Amino acid sequence: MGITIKDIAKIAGVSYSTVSKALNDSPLVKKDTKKKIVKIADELGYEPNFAAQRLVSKQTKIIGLIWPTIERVVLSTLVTKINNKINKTPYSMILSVESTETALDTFRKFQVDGIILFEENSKPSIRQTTIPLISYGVAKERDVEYPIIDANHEQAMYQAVKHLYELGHRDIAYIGDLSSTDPMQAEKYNGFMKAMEQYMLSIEDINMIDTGGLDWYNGYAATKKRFENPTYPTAIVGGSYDISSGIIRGIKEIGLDIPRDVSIISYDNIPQMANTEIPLTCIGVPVERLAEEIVQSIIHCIEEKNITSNVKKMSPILVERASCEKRK
Amino acid sequence: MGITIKDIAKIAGVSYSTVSKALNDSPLVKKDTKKKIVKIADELGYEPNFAAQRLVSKQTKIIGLIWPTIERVVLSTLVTKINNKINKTPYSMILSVESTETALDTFRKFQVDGIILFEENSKPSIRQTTIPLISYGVAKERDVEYPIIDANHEQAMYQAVKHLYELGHRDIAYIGDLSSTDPMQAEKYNGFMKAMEQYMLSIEDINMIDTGGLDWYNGYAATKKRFENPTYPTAIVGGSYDISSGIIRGIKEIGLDIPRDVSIISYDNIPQMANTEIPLTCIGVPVERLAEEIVQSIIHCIEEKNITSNVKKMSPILVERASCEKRK
DNA sequence: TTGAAAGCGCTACCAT
DNA sequence: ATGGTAGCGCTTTCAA
Repeated sequence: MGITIKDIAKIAGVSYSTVSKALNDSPLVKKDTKKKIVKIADELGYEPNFAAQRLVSKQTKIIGLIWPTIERVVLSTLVTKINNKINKTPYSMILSVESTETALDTFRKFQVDGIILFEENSKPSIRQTTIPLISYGVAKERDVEYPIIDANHEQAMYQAVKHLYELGHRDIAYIGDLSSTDPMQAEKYNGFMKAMEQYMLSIEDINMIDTGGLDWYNGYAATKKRFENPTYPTAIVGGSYDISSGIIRGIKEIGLDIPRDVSIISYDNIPQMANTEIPLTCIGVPVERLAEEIVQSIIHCIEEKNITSNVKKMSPILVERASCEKRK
Repeated sequence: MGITIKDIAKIAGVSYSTVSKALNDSPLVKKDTKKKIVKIADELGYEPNFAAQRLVSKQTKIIGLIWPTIERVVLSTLVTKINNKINKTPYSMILSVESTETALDTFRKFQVDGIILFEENSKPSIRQTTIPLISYGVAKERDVEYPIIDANHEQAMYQAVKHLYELGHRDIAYIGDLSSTDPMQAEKYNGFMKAMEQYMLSIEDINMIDTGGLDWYNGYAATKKRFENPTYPTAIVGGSYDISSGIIRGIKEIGLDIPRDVSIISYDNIPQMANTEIPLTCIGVPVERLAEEIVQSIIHCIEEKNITSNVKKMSPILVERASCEKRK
């Protein structure tokens, strides 16, 4: 094992409790003593024993993030941002890519101070955990066990349709994943439908396009197929970043111009949206904001022990780029 | 805090050291006593205090994986496989997506028993860590600090070229990322060049195609550009899974048939290769094997304290699928 | 301002 | 086969 406070105490000629205080910057230690002790600790390359610290303090200052599947760009970006935010606090983050149940076990063992859960598909029954937990996922009525951070998909779709409507578009299609059991996807197209109704725009089945998946290629293939029919919409709402990048590909290959022939607005709001072939106009909660909210929220839960189960619907923001324009 | 062994001891009417032994399945405890104690522990929902355990045992049974960038499919797959393998041992895995330096600090703090490092770009100077560490990356001569698991890229490229040669192909192009500072990419095209020489195939600049990146789209764009020139190669070696899926896309859109007009063999060897538009013939170390080797290797380092710095070059395997055929 | 000592929950050794 | 007990390295009273 390495250096302990006792080693330092011996060298400094003080008691080890004084060393402990000094190293924790306690005001109970004289400046000079403190300085001397810190210097010695540095020289010796002292590293506090984490296990010992937490054994007595009951705190790990660690937040666990459960991410059952490593996949979409949007989520990778979110993980990275969350990590960055956490590093600006006294906490650190660790990640588990295991199934929710297994990950919860691991984190319980670690005694992390708090858990962030990315929900995919199913809503796991959280066995009574004393560990504060918040979830990034879709809020359903029955959710009362823990706080949920959700994006306001309905509002997002309303704004998307509104934007297109105001640009003069009337034939609007939705291309997204309607197949999955992921409730987030369902929320999006429900929101889209509702918005279309509000604007009295009728929607034909042929313009409700199911990609059957969330990869760029799904969006690409669905688009090509749709545009085999020469009567095409003047605007498209894409269900996600990946899907929309496939849509762009598809439309360009058909020989149509974006945005002259077809306008596209995509769900999701990440910086990468600016780097697609045609910079994408998009609607969604900025990842930056999402990360901010998630981190603040979990730390609040940890520190206030205030595990009120509530739902926070985050407001989307529209970012205009090159993929949308007035209908000609 | 929760239940401790002392609580259990009180209820069971034994000393807490007996409880400790019983819970650790020591042969020094009578069967009946053991059974009784375990039962009580279960009923109480006892969970051992990890911090206390490691404080005394000096072991965490945790392996940390450092993965500075979340990106390519191949790596996601590898992480998942490694995680699965580790879960079959007494160890668990945690992941850090921070920079190597920061991640090392975190893991030091956690006192993980071992570290797996995915190297990207630079080779960080590992400040003297007493923690066993192995790396998945490219072996260079000067590497002597820690064991490295590497794929034998040269051999892979040799086999790829050989396979194509034997199918009658003479005009072979390489499409891969030649731009990055990632030494793994460099190894691949060097290997390709060398193999071409050995088969006395001359390679023209126009057939050494730089995608300028590792995304599918880079492969796609590079392919389209190359095939603007009607004199095209009869076979292509793709530099990675993602790139090759882009190549397929590109070629199909030009209206050529795979493998009738152009054969493709891709680097990397993951199950997803079977699911591309045209199932890809590929060459590479199977992820499964890679994961196996990495996990075995780190556990060996941990348990034998045998931190000999060596390099293991893993042998690639060729898997034939639909994307390659005899030159017509 | 400093030191002594209790104790966090557990393992492992020695004694019984 | 079981119990007693010394620590692991640290924080945190309480006393000096």
